[in-house]
Amino acid sequence: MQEKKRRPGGRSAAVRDAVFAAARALFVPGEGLPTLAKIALDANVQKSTVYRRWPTVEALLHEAHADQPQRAIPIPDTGSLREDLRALARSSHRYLSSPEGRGLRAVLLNLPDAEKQAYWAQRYPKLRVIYARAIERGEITGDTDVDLYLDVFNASSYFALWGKGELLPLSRKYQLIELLLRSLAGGHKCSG
Amino acid sequence: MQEKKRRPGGRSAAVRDAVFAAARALFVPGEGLPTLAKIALDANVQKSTVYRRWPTVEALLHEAHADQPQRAIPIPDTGSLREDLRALARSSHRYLSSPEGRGLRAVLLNLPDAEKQAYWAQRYPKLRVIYARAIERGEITGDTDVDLYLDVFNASSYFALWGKGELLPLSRKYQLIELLLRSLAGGHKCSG
DNA sequence: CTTGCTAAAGCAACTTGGGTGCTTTAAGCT
DNA sequence: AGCTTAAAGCACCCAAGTTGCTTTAGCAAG
Repeated sequence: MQEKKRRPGGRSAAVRDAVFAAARALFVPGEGLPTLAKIALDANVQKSTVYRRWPTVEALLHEAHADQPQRAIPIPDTGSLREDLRALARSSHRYLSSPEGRGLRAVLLNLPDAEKQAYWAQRYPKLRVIYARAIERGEITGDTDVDLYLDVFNASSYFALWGKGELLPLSRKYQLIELLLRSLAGGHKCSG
Repeated sequence: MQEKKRRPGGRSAAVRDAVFAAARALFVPGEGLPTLAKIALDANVQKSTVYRRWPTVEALLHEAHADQPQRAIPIPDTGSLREDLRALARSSHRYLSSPEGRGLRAVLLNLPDAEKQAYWAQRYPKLRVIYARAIERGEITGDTDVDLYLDVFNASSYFALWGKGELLPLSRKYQLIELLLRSLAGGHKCSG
């Protein structure tokens, strides 16, 4: 039982790049995804070629985006959990407001479950660092359920967009941070 | 400038009911929305009729669902905020697991922004009662930002579904409730 | 570097599902 | 009962994804 031989180089690679470039160029976050036909046309490629290589336009856009050297949302390190979270809120807010950010989140929504989970699986470890540092500094206890706090933060941002159709105001995110900090403080300063 | 005369009775009403029934029957939360053509066929109605009355299949399903005497998620009243929230978590968890619940949330996601906001606008006042009672009982302070806490709760449930493609386990919801309660307690029991 | 195998691209249809112009039916009023 | 016209029916179109078959060229082996 031997592997099928792939042919990733030469023409295939050229097609890949052309399609990614066309997809990125055509994607306008404002409304709706570009059609397969339009992408194929702009890339000077047959639509069947695009169709057979990527299961859906969403998946294609996701890959096209991932292919770019992505300027990730930076993980802040200010020396204080509150300020780290506030900095993160600002940059993620800016990102979600930007065209490409609006793009990514629209694409993320329509991705198959497996790819969604993969996305967060690579994102969460980076975010955990913020709390890990706070634990090192002794700001919060070591047994803090970090992912729960990360969930709350992400969930609120994305739920506003997807569920309510509005961008969560930065001021609201700050309030959310205070809520989280109260909870973290409540864990060991108060009873239990 | 007089109003156009509507004709909601007779045939129109019959069509409406037939289409709603067909839409509900055809909708299987598992995967994808039923097509306009299929709904029209099952309702013994022309697709153009369906098309001209409802802007999208999502909107139709939403209306069809709303048309049903909906067994709303009950608002618990146990005498304690923690138990109220836990009861709410259980019923909402049961609802989101059920076929019709999975249906509603899939439809909700694809609704135009205005309708999303309308949905939550009618839902939030009901949920606020839980916190209002807690305030009356003196469990939490009157200046609590109730909607912030409601947001966190809803956001976490829906974000898990939409953003990560998984149903948030009930145990996780319980942990979330404890987080919220710590935060509420931290607000006035501790410093500030 | 030539040759052979075949993955991957090209091409040209088909299919499905939404959308639209025009016709026909019947709701609601007098 | 008769009239007006909203709303349903019908037939057709068009866009976009999908598929069968042909052609090109990547990549080893000789």
